[in-house]
Amino acid sequence: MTQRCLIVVPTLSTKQIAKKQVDRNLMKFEAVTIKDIAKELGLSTSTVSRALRDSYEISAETKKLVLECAERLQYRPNPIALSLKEKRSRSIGVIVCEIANSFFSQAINGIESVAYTQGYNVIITQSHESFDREVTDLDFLASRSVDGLIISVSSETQDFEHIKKFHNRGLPIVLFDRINEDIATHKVTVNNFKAAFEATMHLINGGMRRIACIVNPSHLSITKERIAGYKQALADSGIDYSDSLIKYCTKGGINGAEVEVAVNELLDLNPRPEAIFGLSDKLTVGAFKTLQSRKIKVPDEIAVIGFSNSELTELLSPSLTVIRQPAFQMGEIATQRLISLIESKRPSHDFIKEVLDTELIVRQSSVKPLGRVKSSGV
Amino acid sequence: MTQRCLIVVPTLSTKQIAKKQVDRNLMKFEAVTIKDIAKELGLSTSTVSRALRDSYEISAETKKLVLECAERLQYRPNPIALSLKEKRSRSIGVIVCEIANSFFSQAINGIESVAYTQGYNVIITQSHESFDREVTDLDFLASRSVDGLIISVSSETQDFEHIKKFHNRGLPIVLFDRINEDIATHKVTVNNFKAAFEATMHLINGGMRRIACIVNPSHLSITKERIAGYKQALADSGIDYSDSLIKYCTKGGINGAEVEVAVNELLDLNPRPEAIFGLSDKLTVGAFKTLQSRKIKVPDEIAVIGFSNSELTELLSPSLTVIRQPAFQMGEIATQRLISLIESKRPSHDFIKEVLDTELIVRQSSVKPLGRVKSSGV
DNA sequence: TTTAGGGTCGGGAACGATTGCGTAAAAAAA
DNA sequence: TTTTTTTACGCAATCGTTCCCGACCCTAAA
Repeated sequence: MTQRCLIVVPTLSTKQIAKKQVDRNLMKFEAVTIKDIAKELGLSTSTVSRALRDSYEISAETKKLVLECAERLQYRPNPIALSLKEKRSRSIGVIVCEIANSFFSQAINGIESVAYTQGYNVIITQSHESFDREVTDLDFLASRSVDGLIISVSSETQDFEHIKKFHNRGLPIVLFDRINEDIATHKVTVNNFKAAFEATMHLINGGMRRIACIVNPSHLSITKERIAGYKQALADSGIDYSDSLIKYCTKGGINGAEVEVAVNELLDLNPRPEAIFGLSDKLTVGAFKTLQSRKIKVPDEIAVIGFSNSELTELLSPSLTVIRQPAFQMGEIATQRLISLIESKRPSHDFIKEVLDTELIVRQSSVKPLGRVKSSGV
Repeated sequence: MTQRCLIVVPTLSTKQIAKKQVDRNLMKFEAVTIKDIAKELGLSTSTVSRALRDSYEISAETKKLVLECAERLQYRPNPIALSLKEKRSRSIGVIVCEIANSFFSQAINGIESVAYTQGYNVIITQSHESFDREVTDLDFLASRSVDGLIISVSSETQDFEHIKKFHNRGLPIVLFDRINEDIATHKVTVNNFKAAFEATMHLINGGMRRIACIVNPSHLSITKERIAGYKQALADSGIDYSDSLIKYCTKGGINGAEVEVAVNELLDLNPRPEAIFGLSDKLTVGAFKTLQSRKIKVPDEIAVIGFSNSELTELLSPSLTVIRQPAFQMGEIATQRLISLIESKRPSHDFIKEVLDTELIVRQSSVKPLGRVKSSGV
């Protein structure tokens, strides 16, 4: 339809027409360029370009002509040519461990919403909790010339050199959730210490003392902070800490088997723990699932509490007490920071570490029927 | 580190050095180009390019030299320049209504896994069940010159002209889940008729006759097919169909309020329906949630069954009987088809509509404790 | 009448990579 | 030794767009 206009234009040589025709037959998506407008109107590409950008050196009539023609031909500027010229792609890369995880899908929602309004593409990759895959993803995204990166590292990631490498080269990067203090850039996280502290206190106030944790690898920032909050709550309540109550899942519970093993080990303990605290979404749900399949009564035999952003936790039986993170908001903030980093003329040196508050939602799974409930949580 | 090599090269003019220096200070990510290698080695860019592509017209020594230099300078080809030249971006766009929906996040997982291995980027956008947003997304993606598109339309989409427009222009498109028969291209879907038929039969076999449905807008392909399956099951069982038992949710249950209203209307019916059939993920979960909050006993007072890909449905109380779609596989197939479309030399005219089977997972919510259970489902 | 200057526009280089074509030097054949 | 062939490389155009640098015409001041 729009292309047909081009064919009737006398200034198009037969050769050119033939070329467009062939492309048409091959059904390849051939976009209208600034050249087509120029030929249609007998102008130069520079004039057309300037007219479209509303430059002062183009007369009003010419502008009108060009604009009208662009509209008629359905001209769309080619972002790839722009990218090549401006050395930016207006796209940002995201690396998370998994999309099919409520926390991350909500965070991505936040990322996407901000990126969209600012005219940026979002390219999402998943590390699947694998360090190697994370490195590959990073190379991939950097080589696809994204303008910046939002990263939550995999559970296997101990070494951050692969990220530092690009960061040192000047690629804007924002870290969220699982962060690293050594990299000087914006970070977005929650108050993991406080969240874990409050959750643990909630259990302790409910009369429990043997509180087990199922956690991600110890080298992750979130693990350290959450464990610290847990320990602080124990210490404040005069409860001894025991290593035997902490079970690590190296793959972050991405496969259920790992969590199952951890839960079973905890159940074999003598005396059994009175509660299980899941230190991340997958771990909480995984632990709950294992307890259900083993017909362990929650919270009677063992209470459950944990981090989770799934919307279904309140419908579980018993309904699950969770720590909910402002995932969407985290994604929004991370993206705003990243874009400001990308668009700033000169490198900034004061970086913000945004620490958001979590929400403890107390439901059935953490309240023993006979327990003395002194507090309802927050 | 790598850039420093450039500075010591004598063939670089002072002006060029100054330029790189400034960029360095501005901390802008300046990539190594083929030119840098050429200057470093005193070769032409064409020779370097050919050496890197292992052309036969380049001597073995030169190749070795270039390869070594490229490695040392950490040269990465600029995909944007490639895209401009080859008129392809090696990226595919995805439009779904929502990422934070198990079905779609799993489908995206499938899409991403195939795209990744084939060297394609995935750019994800969400329509949030809005037709306008879908049109905007489409324009956005097309203007970002994606090589192809994978689309599941929004619940508001009745008119497919916006998609046809790009399809007719030759942009490869694959439809999945919510499809349209008028567009001649590959499609990936499930046997919705059979899925709904089986689910309905399962309820009927359990002794229920007044089976209500909560559904997406009637113009969607999946709605039509599922309703047809439902009606067929009723007809085969000699049960009269009643319009009053079908409740439409125009926004596909993206906000819970809509579903709540629908469920409440069903509960006000006299006599009350014996079962509620949720015809999509959000609707099933939303209906269940509403029933829970209203303290309606499931399945005793009312049974629940529905489409859902959430992994938590088995942990609900009662555990939820669901129809599970092979979402990951659907994403994989759609992407394979799309890439073959993109990479085919000439336009194909025989398109495949892939229809996959669903899985009915019978659990507690659909089985009345006193009902005569004749069949366990499939 | 000449010239300075503003208003409009075109030419051409650039962004990074590929590629057809031309060509020097080296090797092979005469 | 001369001619032909092969080897190995450079030049320049190309993709779509922007932008610097002229260049033209017309008007107004000198």
